Amino acid sequence: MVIPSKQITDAWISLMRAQQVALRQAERALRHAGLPPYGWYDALWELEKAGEIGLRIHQIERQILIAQSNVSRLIDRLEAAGCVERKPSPDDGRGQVIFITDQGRTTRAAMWPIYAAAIQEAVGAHLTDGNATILAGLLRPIIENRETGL
Amino acid sequence: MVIPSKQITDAWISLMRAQQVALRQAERALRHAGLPPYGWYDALWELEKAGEIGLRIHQIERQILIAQSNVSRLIDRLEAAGCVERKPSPDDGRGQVIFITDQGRTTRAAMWPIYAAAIQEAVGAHLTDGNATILAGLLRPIIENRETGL
DNA sequence: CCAATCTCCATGCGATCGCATGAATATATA
DNA sequence: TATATATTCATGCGATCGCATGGAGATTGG
Repeated sequence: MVIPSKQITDAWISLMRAQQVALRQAERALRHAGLPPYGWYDALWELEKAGEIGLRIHQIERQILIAQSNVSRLIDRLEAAGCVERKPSPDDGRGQVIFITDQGRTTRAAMWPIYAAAIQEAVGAHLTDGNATILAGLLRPIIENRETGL
Repeated sequence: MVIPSKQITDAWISLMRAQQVALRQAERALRHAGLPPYGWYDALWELEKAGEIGLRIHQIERQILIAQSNVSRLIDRLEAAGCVERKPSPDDGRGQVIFITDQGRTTRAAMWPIYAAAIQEAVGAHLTDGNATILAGLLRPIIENRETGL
């Protein structure tokens, strides 16, 4: 059995803690501004980038890396708020395509200043751009492990 | 208003994604082995390090960085499982001191092999020890921001 | 010593999570 | 073609989360 080194264990703990601290700061900032949570931004941004092509549920799942059932319900909430539209997929009778609406674009745009400030405060204030690039580079293989992992 | 640079935003996203991917892998491994979740390990380990001195609820909160109400309920669960004991604090009538029990030590020890393997697979497999140290170093100020933050 | 304030902790509440499952359609295989 | 398998997505369920609140004991300042 392979035991992780002290360095790896420290990195693990740092990763767990840092994300929680940073995410909570951002969620709190959004909430205090009367805006929807982080997850909405994440999904809306992917949908906005996808444009008129839209995205399938499972594509969103792979993009933002949350469980399928949670994508389904996140889209429920976004739809109820008028931020997205579900349309049946022309190619696949099981599926559907999700499109962002004007309301969705407006909501995302309204979130951005608060969200951006929170990112800056939680992460940006502590990293040079160079170090941010290094950090992202070190984390990339951990993220991509999902593909191969299971 | 300060807008985060592209590099900072990328680092933010990487941090969010990497932690989620890694944590979910670990949670899944523990669950599949019929073991308690990550949070239990975290708390039990702090309590084991604290030894016979025990820890106050708010100390646990600061160590493992979860909200106070969640510490309270985590301790409820650990107590129900016989893993910890609550004793009234001799110094502070409001408070209590939490101690790990033999059962708690046994549980933590049973979790470690699975947890360790998950850390190794999720993080260790992708980082040299040197890079792990760099990663932890880059994340540290983000974690410590909690203190000063709010 | 009393009142105002603060700290410590538990709990109600609504929201979200992951898992397991199931229904419907698509795809592969015999 | 007929059947087995796989994919797509929604939903029930129990567990956990963050927030807001409140009670009880400490602490501080007059």
